[in-house]
Amino acid sequence: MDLVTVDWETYYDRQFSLSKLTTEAYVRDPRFEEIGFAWQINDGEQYWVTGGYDEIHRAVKDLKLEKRAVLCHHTAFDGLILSQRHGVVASQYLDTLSIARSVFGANGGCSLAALARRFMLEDKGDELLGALGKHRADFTPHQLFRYGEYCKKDVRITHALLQILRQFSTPQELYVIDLMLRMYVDPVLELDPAVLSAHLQSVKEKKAALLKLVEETAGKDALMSNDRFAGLLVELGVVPPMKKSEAKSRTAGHDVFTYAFSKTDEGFKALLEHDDPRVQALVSARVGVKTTIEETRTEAFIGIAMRGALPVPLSYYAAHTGRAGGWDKINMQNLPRKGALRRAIRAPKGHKVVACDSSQIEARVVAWLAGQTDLVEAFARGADIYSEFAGDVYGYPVDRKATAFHPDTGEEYTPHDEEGRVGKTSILGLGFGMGKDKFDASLKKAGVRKGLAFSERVVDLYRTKYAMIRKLWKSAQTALESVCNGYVAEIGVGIRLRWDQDGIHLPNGMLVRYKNLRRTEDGDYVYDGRNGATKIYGAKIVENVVQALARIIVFNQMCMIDQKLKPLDRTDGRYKVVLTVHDEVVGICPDHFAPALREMMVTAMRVIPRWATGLPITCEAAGGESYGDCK
DNA sequence: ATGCATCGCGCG
DNA sequence: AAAGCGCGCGATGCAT
Repeated sequence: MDLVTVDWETYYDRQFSLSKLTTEAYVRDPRFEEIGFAWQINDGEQYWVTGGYDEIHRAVKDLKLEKRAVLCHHTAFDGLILSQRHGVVASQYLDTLSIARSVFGANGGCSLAALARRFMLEDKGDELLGALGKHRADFTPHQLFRYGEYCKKDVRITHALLQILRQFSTPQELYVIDLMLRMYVDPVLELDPAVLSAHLQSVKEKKAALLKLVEETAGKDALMSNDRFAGLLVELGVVPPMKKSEAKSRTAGHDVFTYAFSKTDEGFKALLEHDDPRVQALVSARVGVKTTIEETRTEAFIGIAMRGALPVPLSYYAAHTGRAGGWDKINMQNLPRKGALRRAIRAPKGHKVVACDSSQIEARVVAWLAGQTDLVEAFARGADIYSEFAGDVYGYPVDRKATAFHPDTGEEYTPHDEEGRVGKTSILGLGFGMGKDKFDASLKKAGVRKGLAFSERVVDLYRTKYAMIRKLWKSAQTALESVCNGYVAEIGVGIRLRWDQDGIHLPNGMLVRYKNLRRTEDGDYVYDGRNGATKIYGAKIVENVVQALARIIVFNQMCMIDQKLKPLDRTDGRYKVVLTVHDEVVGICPDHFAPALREMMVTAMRVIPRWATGLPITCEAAGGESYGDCK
């Protein structure tokens, strides 16, 4: 297939720019204007096209991208222009930015200029600086020519860069990049403006009601600011609860305390039951009014809903484990499970959304990787692991799903509700070295308060019962020390992964990289992570590797699903993978195909990679009109 | 005004 | 010696 490298130059000014607007809003804005674009086919020469919309559109159409692959640096941008401004969807998308992120890290100097320097390609130059606020008509012919030369150079650099970078990637990963880009540049999910505006109104009303309750004592600003809110508490005779700030203490070199005003702080929550009702009202108002994320998100969604379908922004290899992240001011991976936002994400008319998620994949992978055979077998036979572990904790058989009827009221209830929560929290959390304090906190979050002694006992039990998992942490720690001393090590039982100076070699040919891995004076091991020196140790390495392996499995399955849907797409509607959220794949299809898609996704997501023989995985699927229906 | 660090919180 | 991890966003507080 021919590869067409392209680069667009577009109008921008102080207000209308990619730093002020999301890429989606910028490309769809009425002010959007193309200055021109440059292209080259395969190794051929570069050409620059400038002119009015019709001329540019004709040149775009002539490229026949439907049958060709497109390459850019940050293809999400140029690809969105192609689809939203010219109605062109390419056969395949490649992206040097995406590949670079998997090699150098999400913020490791992945701009075209930085990469050109790193690989000693042409100097990118800075012609663009003179373009601020200039429409195409404002350029002299000579300036437009220079602009074209600059744009052609970018195309040349991008094409050269691909030849270098593709050695660091694999065909399978290029498929993942293509798929993620298509989620953005060929959007099909719709946002329901009615659901969103009703939601926005109800959120605003709830806040107004809370503010009304405290209008005597506090305005909105006083509730938002930590200092002012503390002042309000003091006025009511309450000592503001404090807690140690870990980050600030670290930089200061001594303990630094901050206000414990979050809705999860125990001391703060206690004030909700304070004797003085004014204190209660103040605290509940603060909790309800403080966050605006629901409003701002809803407003952002309404904005998109007005402009068109939802381009799903996923950034490839955002985590050093290979997981995706969000971008374009939207994180589709942390939408609240309940609520209007998911309900507002809808399949187009005549279509259904189907979501399939891999069940407890990380707990399964860690058991398999560690060679914890009893746990692997239990997963394989479909046992209720949460109940089984809870049975060991409590000393009697547990069935967390069993129901009974209350002898007096006749009401149905689950007698082993607490036991079930303890089992679930243990299995999902304790595989990666969690200690008793954090475990106790996560039990509380799950609605179980049994005290620290209980938590300590459960942690100990987990580590004794699943001794091979603990052993894996230990061997990862040993491997870490070896690699730091310049040796090569191996990690894992289910699969043995080589760890050398480049990083941990994953079975798909990619790496978990620990940049500048070193031992500190205090004997800790650190590497240069996204936020500076980051501590690393056995259990954390295991977590990283398990996350990376789970990601490979799910993404491979996602590609398999995509391959099956591709030939069907646009036959009698859209058949498409539209979203992934770590262990979940979401697709859409015409109504009539929904049961078949469900079946097909479930089959695909039970496929075990060749390198993972014996890994017991399974999944669950659900579908409906909206993403919110998929549960 | 703008950038950065920090915290809190949503998801997995 | 002990340590769940991985993201991105919005808001505040502070520095430039």
